[in-house]
Amino acid sequence: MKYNLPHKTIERLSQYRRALLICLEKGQTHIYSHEIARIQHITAVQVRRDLMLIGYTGTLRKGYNVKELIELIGEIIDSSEGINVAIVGMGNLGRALINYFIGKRSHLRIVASFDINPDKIGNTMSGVPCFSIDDLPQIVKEKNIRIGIMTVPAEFASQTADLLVKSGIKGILNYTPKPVNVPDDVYLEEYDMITSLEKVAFYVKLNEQKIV
Amino acid sequence: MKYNLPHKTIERLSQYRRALLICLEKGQTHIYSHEIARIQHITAVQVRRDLMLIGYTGTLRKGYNVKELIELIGEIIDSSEGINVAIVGMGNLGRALINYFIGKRSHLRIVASFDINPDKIGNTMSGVPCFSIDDLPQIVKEKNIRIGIMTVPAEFASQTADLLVKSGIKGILNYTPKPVNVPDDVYLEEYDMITSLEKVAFYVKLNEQKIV
DNA sequence: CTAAAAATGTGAAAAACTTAACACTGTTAG
DNA sequence: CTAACAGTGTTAAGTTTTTCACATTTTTAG
Ligand SMILES: NC(=O)c1ccc[n+]([C@@H]2O[C@H](COP(=O)([O-])OP(=O)(O)OC[C@H]3O[C@@H](n4cnc5c(N)ncnc54)[C@H](O)[C@@H]3O)[C@@H](O)[C@H]2O)c1
Ligand SMILES: NC(=O)c1ccc[n+]([C@@H]2O[C@H](COP(=O)([O-])OP(=O)(O)OC[C@H]3O[C@@H](n4cnc5c(N)ncnc54)[C@H](O)[C@@H]3O)[C@@H](O)[C@H]2O)c1
Repeated sequence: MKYNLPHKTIERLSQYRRALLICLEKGQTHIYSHEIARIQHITAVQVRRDLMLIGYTGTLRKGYNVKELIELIGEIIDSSEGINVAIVGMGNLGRALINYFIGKRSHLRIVASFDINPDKIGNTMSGVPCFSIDDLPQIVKEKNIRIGIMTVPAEFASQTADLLVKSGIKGILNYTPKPVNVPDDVYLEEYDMITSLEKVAFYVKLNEQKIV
Repeated sequence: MKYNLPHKTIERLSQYRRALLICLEKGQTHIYSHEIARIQHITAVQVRRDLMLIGYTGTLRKGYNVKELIELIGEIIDSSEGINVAIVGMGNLGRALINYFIGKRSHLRIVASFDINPDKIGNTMSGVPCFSIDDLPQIVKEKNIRIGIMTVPAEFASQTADLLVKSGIKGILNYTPKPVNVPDDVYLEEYDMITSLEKVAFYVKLNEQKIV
């Protein structure tokens, strides 16, 4: 990787692509920085800066070529061979996630799910087979799974993370509200919806106080 | 509000509280900055700085009083009367969210859900009644709902956001992958799981390249 | 009683990130 | 033909956020 991109830029590139894919579908061939900016609620300068960082140059007065930009973003943030992903915990959230992800991004392949409940093991959802959590280490190796998404109950968070790490996984996306610990060579991302909701609530309160 | 807290600090305070509640349950009365830091994968200085910003002082050599700190964080980020919340779109994700939120934070009350599907309207889930989307404006007023969580299909994102805004809502948490536009006085938070997953994938790839 | 250790609190420096300002260049209207 | 316009690309400045470094305080050990 020749670039040393800011973390925030990585997130925004993913978001730009999401917006660009919609534009492409609509048949739009070019887009201005300020159009992207408005969709993402940021400034046009920010967009141009990010594109500068990845070395993309638009056409003066015409903006950026949607197709080209989608491809370039792909070259930068995706890995060329794609990456295999597993979901652990096929409850409400796990099922919702599979439904949502499936078919959305070709380089992110959800190839397995895991559960402890015998009723779920053996089922297939949106083409993703559900295995016993006991078989996780083996299947992770067999299928070359490198990322695990955790949607197990909070009390099983740590042990699930440990199991994933021990099985050789290199990235974890933790949706349980329980932070977990992983070695330095495993990339960890955690997200709790309550934090988002509390943040919204805080700023709603703040806005109200400003008006008063 | 006397404090002018950084955005990031607000997020972390919510996370600190989540961790502190677990400690409280376990019967732990005091906690050091470095303990909080380790749970949250940040530095102890960062924790102390945040607590400094909210004016909390711990006991030297004993750390912070768990109960006191939970209360202070509540005073700062919660609104004293609590806040009413609605979920729009009772599909997989909407149902998962209700199950998860319910009873977790007393100041965030999910008091209604909305859908367009007649099969769902009239049902109650975890004590939350589901109304027709057509009744949204009225119910928002009746129940004094100030935050809306959007979990409708992406193609209905904009119109749902417009409806919420027109009905007088002051904060939106958008879980559809389609960014929406709202007036300045409405606080908007958007989250797309694909961005998180792509970020994990990017850093997994990066780590692998470093090793090579 | 004193020194070492282990914690907090914070001013100042550093790093990360965003915005301003403007040079540059095709495009369009007159 | 030319001036105004509307975009891009980028340097520099500004802002926000994090980290460093260390003074301070309590506890513990000798
Ligand atoms: N539901 C949400 O919207 C939401 C939001 C944020 C976070 N979360 C968190 O995500 C997690 C899952 O939420 P949910 O609503 O899907 O819960 P759920 O109870 O519906 O699903 C949990 C699933 O995990 C399985 N499971 C239990 N122990 C396991 C183990 N040791 N190994 C593998 N699988 C195991 C269960 O059989 C079940 O299928 C919880 O930690 C929850 O707090 C949920
Ligand atoms: N499932 C996920 O994990 C996931 C993750 C991220 C984002 N999302 C997004 O969240 C949204 C919901 O996902 P889902 O899996 O729950 O989908 P879903 O299809 O299961 O649920 C959508 C629900 O919205 C209702 N609905 C449709 N139009 C409506 C309208 N105009 N007003 C009110 N309700 C309406 C439907 O009747 C249905 O109950 C989608 O936009 C999806 O892309 C889902």
